[in-house]
Amino acid sequence: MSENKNPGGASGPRRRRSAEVARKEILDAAQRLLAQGGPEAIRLQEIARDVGIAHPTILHHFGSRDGLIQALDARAIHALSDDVAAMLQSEQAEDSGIELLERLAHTMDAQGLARLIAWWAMREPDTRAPEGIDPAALVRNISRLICDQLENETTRGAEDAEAVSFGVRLAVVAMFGDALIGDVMSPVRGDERDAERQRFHAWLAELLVERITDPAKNDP
Amino acid sequence: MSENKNPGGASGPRRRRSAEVARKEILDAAQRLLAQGGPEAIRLQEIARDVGIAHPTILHHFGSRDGLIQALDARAIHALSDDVAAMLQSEQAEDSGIELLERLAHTMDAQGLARLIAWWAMREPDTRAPEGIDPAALVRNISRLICDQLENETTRGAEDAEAVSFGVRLAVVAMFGDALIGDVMSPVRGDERDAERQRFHAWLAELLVERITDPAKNDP
DNA sequence: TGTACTGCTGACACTAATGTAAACAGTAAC
DNA sequence: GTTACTGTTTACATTAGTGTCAGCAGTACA
Repeated sequence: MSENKNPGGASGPRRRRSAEVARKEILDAAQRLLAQGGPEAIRLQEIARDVGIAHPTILHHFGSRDGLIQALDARAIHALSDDVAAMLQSEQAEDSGIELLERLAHTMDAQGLARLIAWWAMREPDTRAPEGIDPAALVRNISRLICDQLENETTRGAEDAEAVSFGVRLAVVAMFGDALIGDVMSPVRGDERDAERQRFHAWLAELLVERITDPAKNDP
Repeated sequence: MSENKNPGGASGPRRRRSAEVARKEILDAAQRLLAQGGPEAIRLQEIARDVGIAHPTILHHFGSRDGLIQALDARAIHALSDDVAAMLQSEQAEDSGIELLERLAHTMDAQGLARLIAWWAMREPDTRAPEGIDPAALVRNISRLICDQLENETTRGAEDAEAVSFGVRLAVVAMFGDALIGDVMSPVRGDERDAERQRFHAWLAELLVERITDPAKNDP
């Protein structure tokens, strides 16, 4: 990234991408900048410099800064949804709770997806869904998918449905929060931190599997 | 709030506050705006309009926009720290886990503290601690305080220290995430949502108390 | 009542970021 | 090659947001 030698617009030999590739490169750069420097780092000029193009090119592809942000949101939501869908398909045994949680954590961590979602949640009140997508409904559907999946696996009664829903909600909310402020919450510094985080995830996965697969615990 | 009749600066009878009160009113407005409209809503002009003053007054009290933000961070960290400290002092029985979690959730929710912390976490890489405070160390100390407290209460061995630490981390991280994206994750709409959230917190509290106060479960 | 202190304001300078328009330049089709 | 299409750029307009400065105006204290 950023091995271009023409800062502030590319004035050398002009590289021409397909619209699809251009959009992807721009979105990647924007997401990277958001992950690195926070919301205020998403500026057309900086994104353009990172990609190696002039900033009006971004406006050409996305119409406006707001259009870029909506596209960013839409892509993040689709990525999350696809990831969870793939997760559900490759799911069979009950002890795969650790893998499920680990993959969820990775999705949140990778590419700064958690930060993108957090930023989206912050702007929530006055932001509308991008092009016919209702993110809230989508996330709810994902939750419901997982709930159904778990219900089929363990053939439990309807009175435990909320407990299962709570388990899913805890997993998502905790991995989301951990991706954002996990580093600060960890008492460990340096190299050992990754290992500790993984132990934390394993601990939580065990906790969840134990609680969800043992219905007796849900109504003491 | 905002019942002033002089938009764009106060051109009527000039109200004079003490420096302390002025700072508080400005910080309150800034935090409220952050909670409502996200990071990009924190603009000097808008904050000034909300308080009913002219925007240079903010610069007079905080030096710069960055100074205002640092003061905002510092206040949030102190609020969180004070809250947890008070929580620890009023702590005696082990079944108070629900109250503890509920208060933690309230602290995160109220005044949009979770959003402020999330915003801070996003800017983390290039932001320094405000006036001699290391937020990371402070949060770590809070965690350690809670761990010590719990250890004294239940007189457990050192091998369970990490499990306790994980429990605390899960509580904080989950309540933080829940404050940010809990509404989206909840399948319930409308009035029933608050009740469902409270049930979720109770469910999690029970889960944590059970796991932490029963050392046998930590090493299966 | 006058004097000092300081919170506060209006007007302005400056910078930076978004957005616009017209023209340039790859690329493929004919 | 010539043409059409469209990704891309340079130059400019516009706006908005931060910061500066000199002076105004509460308030307390003598």
